[in-house]
Amino acid sequence: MDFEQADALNQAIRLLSLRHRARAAALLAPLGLHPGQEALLLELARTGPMIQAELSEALGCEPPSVTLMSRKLEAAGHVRRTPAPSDRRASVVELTDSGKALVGQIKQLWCALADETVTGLPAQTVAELPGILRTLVGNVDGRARRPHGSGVA
Amino acid sequence: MDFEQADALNQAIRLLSLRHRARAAALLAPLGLHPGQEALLLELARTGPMIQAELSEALGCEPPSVTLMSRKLEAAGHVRRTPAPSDRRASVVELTDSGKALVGQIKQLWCALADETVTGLPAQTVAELPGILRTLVGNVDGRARRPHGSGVA
DNA sequence: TAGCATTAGTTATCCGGATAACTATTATGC
DNA sequence: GCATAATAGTTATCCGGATAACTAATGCTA
Repeated sequence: MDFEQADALNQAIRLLSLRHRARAAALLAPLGLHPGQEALLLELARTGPMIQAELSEALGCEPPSVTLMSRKLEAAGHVRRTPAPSDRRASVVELTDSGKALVGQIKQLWCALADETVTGLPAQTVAELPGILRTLVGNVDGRARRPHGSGVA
Repeated sequence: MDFEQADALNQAIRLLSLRHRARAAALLAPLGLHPGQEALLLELARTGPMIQAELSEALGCEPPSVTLMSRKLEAAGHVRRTPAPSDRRASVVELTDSGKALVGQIKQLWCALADETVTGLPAQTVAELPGILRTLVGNVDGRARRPHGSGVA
């Protein structure tokens, strides 16, 4: 791929990151949430109580990030953290009633955000988009972890 | 759009942001750069010397971010900042020789990053992708700025 | 010319997320 | 049983990027 194309792609991804996050922040602010926190709440709503290591895996971010996220959500009253009975190292995170109530609102504006994000795209493209994006994620994620370093790094 | 689809999309965008940035960071680290800085250097290489307000516009980030980015790149010797002759408020940013040399390397690994990012996608999808992503950016960016607030915010 | 709005830039402070270094617990192998 | 490895979590510190509040210079308008 020549540089023009590569730059168009990389720059578009960078801008999408900034803008989509900024838009999510604007939508979540009225709920008292910062972007990132909604992902934790949604994951708990989807899967039920989880320990932080599982959350870290599910959210795709590192354990220290999960520690901070869950602690802030606990301080806000949306989440409860209790020691795991079977493993004294682990702590189970689960939604409180307040958190469950919030999830409903998050789901609404999550739909609104997705709708406005894909405005103007043909339905087929919209349908394919999540799969395409996940392919991209898998591509850059895989290379970052597998040690078959392609020479450049 | 129902929640499942919306979440698939939003989550994919969030993960792509994290992973693509992390991969970029890994590739840029050997050059002593942090992600974000390459965008400034590439923009200067493309357009020539610019004042920070122009850089802010071109990079799509806020003036305080540009101040920090350009100052760190100046400290690293890749960029020179001089007062604008015609406007004593403005400061012109331009590449040093060191910066110009770096741009060549950045372009190379920028191509490598784009190549690995789209691995496995059909050529047509790859060709359409930048345009699709720019549409997404325009959608979320526009709503954030235009005051015709669609009720949710 | 005087006054005010606009613009360029900086500083201080906030946020999420990352890594590195550490503690505490659990699992494994001898 | 005991030493060692692996795992769960926390703390401290770094980064980019954002907003708010501010200074300084410019432009506009009366």
